[in-house]
Amino acid sequence: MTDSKSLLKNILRKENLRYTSQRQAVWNELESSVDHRDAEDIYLCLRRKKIRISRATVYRTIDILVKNDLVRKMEIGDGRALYEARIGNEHHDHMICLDTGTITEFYNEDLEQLQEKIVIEHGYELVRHVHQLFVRPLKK
Amino acid sequence: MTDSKSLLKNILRKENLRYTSQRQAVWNELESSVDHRDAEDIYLCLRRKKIRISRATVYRTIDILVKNDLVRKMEIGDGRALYEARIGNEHHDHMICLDTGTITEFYNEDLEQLQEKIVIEHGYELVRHVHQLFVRPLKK
DNA sequence: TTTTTAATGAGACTCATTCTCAATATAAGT
DNA sequence: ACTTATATTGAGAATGAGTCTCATTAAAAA
Repeated sequence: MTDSKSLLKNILRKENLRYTSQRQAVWNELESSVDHRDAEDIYLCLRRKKIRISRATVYRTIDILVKNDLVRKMEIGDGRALYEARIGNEHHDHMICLDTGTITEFYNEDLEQLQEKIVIEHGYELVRHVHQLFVRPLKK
Repeated sequence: MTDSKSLLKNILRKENLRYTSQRQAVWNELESSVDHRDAEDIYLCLRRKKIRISRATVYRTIDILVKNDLVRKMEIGDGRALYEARIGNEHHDHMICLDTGTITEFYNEDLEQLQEKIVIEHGYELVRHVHQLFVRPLKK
């Protein structure tokens, strides 16, 4: 059994959920893609590949994947949510170019630590964060 | 003429837009509130005050205010957008308590500078950023 | 196998926001 | 002030992402 299959099976078992071809298909789609994809896009790609699945199932499956840290959800403010697999994919934040729409991932250890420090100073612990930098190319 | 009125009038003039009682009412509502409000809430408050206005105008006016930096828009991921006046209100980011929903504002100069540094290293300039820390109270 | 129960799909529904367009109000010109 | 040109408004229809319902189908336990 491939890693991709057993990973999903283990998670579904842990959650007392059944392993189905639709759930596997959604996970395959996300796992095999480097891009940030939205739910509609995943739905359409699967249908194009002749996989029998509904929008509802795509959304339901993504929820399971997000809750179990296989997938990261990001909202960039245009109404849609984008998703990316977390496999072989360290934590990072996003830089969104306002001119081209290009999404660049970045990670900065100082930044991570600073955030932890700030919340503790306020009497909290950090659960998760949203950090997006909207940018434009530097003019020469 | 009050500051609030002339400030709005100047912005509308600059944008070649007309000064209307509805636009003034939306700005009053946001400007006189310390909270983070959503559009529906602003609409309902104005109607309760017997001000004749529609949802469409509330949304249209907020857009103008946001574009002209009188108001800041934030989306906390539940579908709605929240707004706050920027007047007498330094730049800050938000910490959202997952237990209580409390929104705490914070500002950290190191954080701001670090962001600038990061985008420049990637060949960009920073236009704006979204930074939200989702937290829980520290257990004693 | 049979049985139990979870998962699925089609499409109705929700909810924030945007759009349409006829009626109205602003402000520039007289 | 009065007209005129045109921007703004309101009511409600439209949109679009995401959720829900419920009859049908499919896992997997027995």
